[in-house]
Amino acid sequence: MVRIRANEVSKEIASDKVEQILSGAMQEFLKHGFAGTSMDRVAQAAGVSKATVYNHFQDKEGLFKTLIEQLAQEKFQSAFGRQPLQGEPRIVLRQLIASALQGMICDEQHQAFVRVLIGESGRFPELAQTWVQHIMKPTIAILCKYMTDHPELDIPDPEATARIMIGALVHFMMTQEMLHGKEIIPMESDRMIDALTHLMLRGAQL
Amino acid sequence: MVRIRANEVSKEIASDKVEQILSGAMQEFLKHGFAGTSMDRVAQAAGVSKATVYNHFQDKEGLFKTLIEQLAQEKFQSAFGRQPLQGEPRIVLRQLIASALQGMICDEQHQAFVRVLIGESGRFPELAQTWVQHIMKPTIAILCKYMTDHPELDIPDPEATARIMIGALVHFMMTQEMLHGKEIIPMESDRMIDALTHLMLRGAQL
DNA sequence: GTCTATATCCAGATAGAC
DNA sequence: GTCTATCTGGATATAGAC
Repeated sequence: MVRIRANEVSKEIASDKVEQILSGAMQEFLKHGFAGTSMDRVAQAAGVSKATVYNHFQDKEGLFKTLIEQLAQEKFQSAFGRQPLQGEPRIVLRQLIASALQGMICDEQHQAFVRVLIGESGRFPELAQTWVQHIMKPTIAILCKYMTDHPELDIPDPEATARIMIGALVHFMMTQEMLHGKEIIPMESDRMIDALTHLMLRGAQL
Repeated sequence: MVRIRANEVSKEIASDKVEQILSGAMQEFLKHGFAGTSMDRVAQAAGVSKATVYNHFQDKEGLFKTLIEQLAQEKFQSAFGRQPLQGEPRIVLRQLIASALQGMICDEQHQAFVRVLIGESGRFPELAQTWVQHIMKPTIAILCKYMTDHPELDIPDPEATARIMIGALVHFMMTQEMLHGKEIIPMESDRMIDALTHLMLRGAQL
C-alpha cells in the first residue's frame, strides 16, 4: 500500500515496477537458487502481482538471466579494482590482498551471488561466462599489470601468478564462509594475508 | 528388464535396489541440483518405481543427504592423498601439483559434485561441512606435513601456504572448467603448474 | 499496466494390491 | 518389498476485468 511517485529519477527510464521486481527477484534467487525459487514468492517479495512480473519479463528464465547479468556487470567491481595501485610493493601488495579478502568475507550478498552463479553454471553457462568476462578477466589484468610494472618482484609469469593470488583468496573465502568451514578448520584472515604476501615478496630484489 | 542376482556381494548388505537408487540419484542430483531434481526422474533413472525409492529413503532430502555424504566420504580421496610424498622437493612438488590439477580437470563427475555442493551449501550447511572435514582438512594436513618435514623449503606458515596451493588449483579448475572460462581466458594447465611450483620453491635453501 | 482468478501441469508423498 | 494408481499441494503461465 505504499504510494509510489513517478519520475523520481529519470536516468535510465527503468520503471519503478521493474526495479521492484528485480529487487524481489534478487532477494529470492540469491537465497534459493533458480529451481528453488517460485514466481509467486518473487512477486510477493517485489510487492506486485505475478501477472505484473510476466508483463515485464518473458518468463522465469528471462528474469533470472536479466538479474544475474545485471549483478555481474553493474554491482561487483571486485575489491581489486578500486585502488590506486601505486607505491612500494611491500605495502601496496599487502593492503591490496587484505582489502580484497575482507571485502569478500564481509559481503554476504557477494557470497550468495557466487553460490548461485556456481550452482547454476551447468544450466546457465553463458551467465558464468559473463562473470568471467566482466569480473575475473579485468581483475587478473589489473594484478597482472602491477606485476609487470614492478619487475623487482621478479615474477616470471604475471598472468598465472595473478590467478594464484585470486584463487587463494577466493577459495579461502569460499571454504571459511560459503562452505561454513571456519568452525571446522578455523584460521584468521591475517594468517592467509601474511602467508600470501610473503610468498609474493620473498623472491623480490628489494 | 534386467534380472538381478541376489547375494552377489555380501560385504555390506546394501540391497541391489538401494545401490540402483543411489546410482540414479547421483545421475540426477549431480546434473540438476536438489531443487531441480524430481523423484520421478530419480526413480526412472534408477529403474525402479517411485514407491520403492520411498521405501528405502524417508524423503527427497534424506536421499540427497545420504548420496552426498557417501560421495564425500567414500569416493573422493582427493588427488593429493594418494602419493608417496617423499623425495626431492623440486620434483615431488611439481608432480604433486600437476597430478592434483589434472585429476580435477579431467574428472567431470568431481566437477558436478563440487558444483552441487557449493550450490546447495546454503540449504545444506552440514553437507558442506562434511566435505570440509573429510576432504579439505586431510588434504591440508598432508601438504602441511610435507612442508614441515622439509624445512629447506623455508615456509613460515605451512598451513596457510597449503591453503594457498589448494585454493590456486581448485580455483583454476573452477574458472576454466566449471565456469566455462577456458574459452574466455584460456591458459594451459602447465603454466599454472609452473608458476605455482616456482612460487613454492624460489625461496628455498637448496 | 496492473490486478484477481484460473487453467494446466507436475511435484512429493502414500494407499493398497500382489 | 515392489509395483500401479492416486491424493494433494504448489508450480508456471495466462485470461480477462479494470
